[in-house]
Amino acid sequence: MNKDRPKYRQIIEGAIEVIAENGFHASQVSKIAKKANVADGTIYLYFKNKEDILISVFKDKMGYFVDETMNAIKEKESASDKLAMFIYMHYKLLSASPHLAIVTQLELRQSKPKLRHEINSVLKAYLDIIDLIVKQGIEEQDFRADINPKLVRQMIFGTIDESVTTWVMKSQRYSLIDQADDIHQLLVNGLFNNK
Amino acid sequence: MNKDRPKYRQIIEGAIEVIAENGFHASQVSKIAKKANVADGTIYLYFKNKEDILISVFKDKMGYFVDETMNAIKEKESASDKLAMFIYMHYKLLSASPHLAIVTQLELRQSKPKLRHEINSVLKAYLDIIDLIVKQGIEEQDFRADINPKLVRQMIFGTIDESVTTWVMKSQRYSLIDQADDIHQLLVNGLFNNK
Amino acid sequence: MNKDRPKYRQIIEGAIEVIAENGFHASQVSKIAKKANVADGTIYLYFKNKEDILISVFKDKMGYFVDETMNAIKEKESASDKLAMFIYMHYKLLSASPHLAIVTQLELRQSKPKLRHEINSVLKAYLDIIDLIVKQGIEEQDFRADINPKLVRQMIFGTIDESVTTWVMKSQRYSLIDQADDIHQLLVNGLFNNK
Amino acid sequence: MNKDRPKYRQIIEGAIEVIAENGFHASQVSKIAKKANVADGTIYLYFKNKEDILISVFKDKMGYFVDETMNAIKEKESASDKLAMFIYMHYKLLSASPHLAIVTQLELRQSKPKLRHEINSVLKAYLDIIDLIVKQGIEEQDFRADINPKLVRQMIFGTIDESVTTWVMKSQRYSLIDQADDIHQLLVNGLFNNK
DNA sequence: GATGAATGAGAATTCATTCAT
DNA sequence: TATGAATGAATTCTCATTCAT
Repeated sequence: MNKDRPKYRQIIEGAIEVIAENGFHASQVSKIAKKANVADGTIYLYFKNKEDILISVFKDKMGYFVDETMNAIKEKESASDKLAMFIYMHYKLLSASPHLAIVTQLELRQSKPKLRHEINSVLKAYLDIIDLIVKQGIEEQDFRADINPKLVRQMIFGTIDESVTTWVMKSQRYSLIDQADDIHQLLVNGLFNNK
Repeated sequence: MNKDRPKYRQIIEGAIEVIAENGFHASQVSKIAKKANVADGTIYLYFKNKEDILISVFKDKMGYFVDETMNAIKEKESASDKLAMFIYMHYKLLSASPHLAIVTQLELRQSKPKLRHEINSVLKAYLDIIDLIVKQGIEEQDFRADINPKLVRQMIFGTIDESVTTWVMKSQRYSLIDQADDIHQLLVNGLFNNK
Repeated sequence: MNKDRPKYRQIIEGAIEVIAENGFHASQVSKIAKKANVADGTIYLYFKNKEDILISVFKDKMGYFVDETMNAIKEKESASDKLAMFIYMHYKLLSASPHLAIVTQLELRQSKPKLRHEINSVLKAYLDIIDLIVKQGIEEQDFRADINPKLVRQMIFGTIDESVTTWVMKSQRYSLIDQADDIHQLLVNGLFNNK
Repeated sequence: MNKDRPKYRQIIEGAIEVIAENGFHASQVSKIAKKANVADGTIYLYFKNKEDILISVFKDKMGYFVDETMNAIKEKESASDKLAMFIYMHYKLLSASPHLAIVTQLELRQSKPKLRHEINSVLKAYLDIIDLIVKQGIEEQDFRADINPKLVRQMIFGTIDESVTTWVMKSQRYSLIDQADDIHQLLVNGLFNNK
């Protein structure tokens, strides 16, 4: 139960690696236990069941993502600058953990309702950051007010998420961070050519 | 193997319904067979294995999507108008088949590498339409040329896809089609407020 | 489902043997399947779960016991003669199936409430035969009327059952049938010496 | 190992309660430890293993039963009176401990050979009391001599045991002690009506 | 082509027991 | 003595797939 116990962290990190390499369904609990250097049964002292491992991995990392991102955008003034930083941080954090990127872009897309529901509620805090940025942009009249902010959020997250998925599917063979500026440009200025 | 045989269609349509209702993993072959009014073994006269059913559903429907969409945008002149039509058709076709929408947005997000690969190659023809529109837009200098067209494609598809997923997750309780214009607006003009 | 299918009988008879030899808890389903010459999964086409095998064995054999016993006592006139025949048949039927005797005297004494409840309801039909005999005895004034017939039934069944258990625990090394007369004598005349 | 230590008694009494409520198989060692207010590991300072707890409970209580019963029948002269007292004591002692009754009638009917063997050897001392009474009865020519005393013992114990089991299965909803006289009557005089 | 009874591989989870503190 | 965190062995059942009819 105590999340600071070393075994808890061993299991979380072991699980990320094993799941990234094998996929969630092919990641037997015994395989995760072995990678984490604990006994199979020990897993169940810290996690309710196998799905709970996946969700806990996501919660754990998402908490870190939210903290890091909030810190980073705090130093930016305008909504546009904050959005640029948000994109940069998202790419940076996932680039730093190739295994984790695989887990978030592929393994977490579970279709099991209960699981999906829990994943979404963890994701909520992260999406809230986008909402915050959009809200500021509209209030300061930098961003357009004539469109439902939820749709704006969907465009921002959908775009970033799709770009990361593409990168993972292409075996992370190019730099994601290098795309940050272009993606930001596209989002704020749109497709149209304004010579 | 003849795909026009009635049993082939029975199985495809039965599978969409069963998978949408139960999820792919909980959709036993026997359940699909029962819904399709065929014997379990008959499934294997038309499909290689269970995954092949899922892929065949997607291929079947994607072929229809590509045809319908190509037809629809053919009548539009400019890239922007074609994009608007593309978004409209995407929303329209998925709105018309709630079960299919569940399958494409949730069940097809399978993490099994082989399956994912096949799904992507089916999706390719559909993404090619976006690429075509983007290419035309750039050539006619309507769309900006300073950004990698692949990133533009990712923004367009990522945005549309995320908006459909949100709609499915919200139990399809609002009109997707009504959002088409705003999404198009956002994509071509961006977030910035151009008073 | 069809109880006349040969595989159903193979499993029932295989189960009796395996359970008698190993005890119910040590009788893995795979062991039963092997003895019955069917695949593990086939068991589950005929039985809900492992416990259902045990109950089905008992139901199957009890049905046979009830039929045989009813037939046998039908030919006797008096309650006392019927009781003598009941005891004789009980001993005879169990003597004929040493494995089954082990199962009924030891393995069926399960403490799991749901299981015990089902076992009791199967036993009911058999105990009803005793009740019938007692009722006739009292009506014809052969048996005493001053004592609750339920207690009489408990004495009769308790005595027979204990004698069979003792015989099983002594590895069935002596003849149970040879005791039938003495047990009958004891039950009808009691302990007291009537010189 | 000192059996008078408070923790030993805490565990024995805790075990009776937990086993009666959950059944032996569903009575995890940790559950017994918690009820007894000791640590899981402490159990193993007093008992060899989980089965040893069950046997120790039975030994502990059986010793008490034997002592109490021997004391009680000592004051009776005739074998018949002693038998009546034996029955009365058996019912009285079990009526006083509903939890214990559940354990003796249901949970101790374990089919595991080693366990069953140990349980029987503990029961031996108690059955010896019946043998003693029967022997006296025969010697004093109160009881019939024409029947194997072992069968007599089986009738007596089988009858009493079955009556207690019935009572436990009926959730102990009626008075067992009230049946003592009738059961004694039945055993000594038999079923036959002697007007 | 069509059937559906039979197959058998595969994995999460529990819990009695140990042992370092 | 007493603790309780850690261990790891052990087994039912599901369900995709086959193949004799």
